[in-house]
Amino acid sequence: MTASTQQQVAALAEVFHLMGDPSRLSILMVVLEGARPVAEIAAATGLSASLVSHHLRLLRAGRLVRAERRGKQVFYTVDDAHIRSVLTDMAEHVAEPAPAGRAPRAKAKA
Amino acid sequence: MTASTQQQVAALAEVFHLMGDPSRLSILMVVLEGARPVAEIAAATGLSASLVSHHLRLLRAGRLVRAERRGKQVFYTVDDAHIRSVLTDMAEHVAEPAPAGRAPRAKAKA
DNA sequence: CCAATAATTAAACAACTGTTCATATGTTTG
DNA sequence: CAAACATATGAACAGTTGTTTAATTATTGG
Repeated sequence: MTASTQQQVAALAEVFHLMGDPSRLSILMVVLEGARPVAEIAAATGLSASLVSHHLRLLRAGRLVRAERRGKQVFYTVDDAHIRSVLTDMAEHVAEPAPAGRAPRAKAKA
Repeated sequence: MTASTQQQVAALAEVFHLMGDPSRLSILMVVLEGARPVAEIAAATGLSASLVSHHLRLLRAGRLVRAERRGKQVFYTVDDAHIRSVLTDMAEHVAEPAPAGRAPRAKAKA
């Protein structure tokens, strides 16, 4: 594996890592439907405004969301179209029932 | 947000979390090209066989890869077609250069 | 300018995760 | 069966992460 490949893998992993937290993923789902102020995201997800802000900072740093100030509020939107297709794609994956033949030996932690 | 939505989000997050680690992602990339024994995965990624095995257990539990024994070796493959499309989709996202106007204020930790 | 609202930031902590090293399990061949 | 190979597992540790609580920084309206 080349060095540039490793860099690409690292960058990819970073994005997935950002999506791999339930709180952050919830935030993304809300923001996916359109620009939303922090307070509304907090309400919709049931998370504290502080926590939402913390996560939004990470999502912003990873360029998954974009911020835009309008008066007192700051509206957030998904930054990229790929995110949307990835999310719907993976939703399908998760929705699929496990084919009967397979025995889930170990279970990933909840 | 309904309870079943939260469950779906949790399941989705679990999958992304699995892909969100560089070692695991490297393993997935290798296995994406076809069935590979653990030793070969280890060689291709530069990780120890033990570490690869540990990660494969998690990936197996999350149903991202499937194991098949052939003699002494155990071959691993990607379990689902969605994984492939998600990976290529996200690769595009990462490959895209940052549009000039945007100033990357904070940087996500490497 | 002061109060009120909205969002961000800082510090601190418990819980979790990736990794290593050592040991065990399974499988083939002599 | 023993030896060799391939993979899996267990224990332990350092580092990271998500969350909370409290304090701080914008921004608007009186």
